[in-house]
Amino acid sequence: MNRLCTLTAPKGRPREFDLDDALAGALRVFWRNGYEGASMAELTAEMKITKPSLYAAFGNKEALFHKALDLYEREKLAYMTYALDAPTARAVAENLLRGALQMQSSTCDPKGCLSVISSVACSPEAEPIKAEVAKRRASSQAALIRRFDEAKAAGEFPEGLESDALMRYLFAIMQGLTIQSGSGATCAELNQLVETAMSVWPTK
Amino acid sequence: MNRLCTLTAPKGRPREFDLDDALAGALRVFWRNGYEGASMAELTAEMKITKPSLYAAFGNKEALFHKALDLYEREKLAYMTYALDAPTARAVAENLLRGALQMQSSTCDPKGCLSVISSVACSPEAEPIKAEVAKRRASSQAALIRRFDEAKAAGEFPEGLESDALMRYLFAIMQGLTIQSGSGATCAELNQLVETAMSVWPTK
DNA sequence: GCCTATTCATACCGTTCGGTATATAGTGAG
DNA sequence: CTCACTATATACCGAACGGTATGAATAGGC
Repeated sequence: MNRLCTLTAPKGRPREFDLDDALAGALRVFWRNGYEGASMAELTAEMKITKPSLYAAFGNKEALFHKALDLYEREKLAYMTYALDAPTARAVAENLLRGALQMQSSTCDPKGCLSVISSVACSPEAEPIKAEVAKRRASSQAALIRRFDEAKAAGEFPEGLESDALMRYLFAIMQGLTIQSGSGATCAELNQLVETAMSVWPTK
Repeated sequence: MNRLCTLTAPKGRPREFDLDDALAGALRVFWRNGYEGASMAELTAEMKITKPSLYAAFGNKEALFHKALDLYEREKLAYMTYALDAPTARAVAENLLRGALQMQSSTCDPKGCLSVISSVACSPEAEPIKAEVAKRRASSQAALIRRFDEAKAAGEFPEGLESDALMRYLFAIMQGLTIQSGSGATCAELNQLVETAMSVWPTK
């Protein structure tokens, strides 16, 4: 039933575009305009394919967004995973802040955070998008809490400071960073924000 | 030329709805859905007027948004002005954070920040909206920088900390707070965020 | 060559978008 | 009452929305 060798050419006319290239184009559009702000016309233009090709290859707009979000997390949010490997909570925070800063400093990618852009403003019919983004964010937050729990157990935290509180605080700064980046802040200003956040980072 | 007494009834058929009530309804819709996510159908439904009445009274969708934004800043962001009267930079920051927290704790208003919601995600044709929000935010930020300059001159700041850096940092936390509020954080969690931010607030 | 399967390009679907023409209803001025 | 003026309600506008039917084009299997 299942095809064992997927390298053999499938039966019909071969697809004339590259799936990954097209998905990268879709990601750019969603990133620039958010889920609802991205129109099929702009998507197909940037993906350099026609609408029927898009629907055949990706399903529909929502399914395309999910795949673009997968790509985004895999390629652009990878630093979030690596950041957790740092030896101290402070180093984890610095990795996260500098990772976010570096991403917002890219000259070829859109500004702001795809997740925030696509979930912060949505009309009623885009609630599923908001829910999906919230679900993924929750798993990132849970991972950071677990890492901070380790740090707390290692005696890194001042008294009274809880892991979830610190996670929430750090996420807020990162979210603010992406907001400010999206509304025209310069790299120098964002760097200033990171430096300030690190300069006040709690020590025991 | 100009009518000196505006209290006399104007000539034609009197308007059957209250301008302020209608505008308050529009604000609710823009606040829930953002500028682009708010449709004329939802606006007229919430404002309890018909489309021609809306256009006669407010101009068009963009002009209506501007008036709603005025109302929002006047009624919901008033705490930002009062906050600057506090005696120290730390008290200013606490006023701002607690003001934002209190606003997000309202059970009758939508969650999140209208300005962020309406400017963070917009398709190309909504760029003027983004620019207008950016302009207003810049004036708020300038006011906070001036206030922090006073505090710095009064010797409240640790060495090397600049007013604009601290402003940017504080705004980031407030923006993160509204993002988290809009994506389902509880009042307790937001309060935890404020407490954490205040607990790390820089002292000399 | 022929059949089947898949992609491609065009043209189109019904719905919703922001915005308006038109005709009627309600007011003050004369 | 009539006129001038404004607000109302209905019905409509062209454009853009997300999504698809259709037929030609291109491949493998026989």
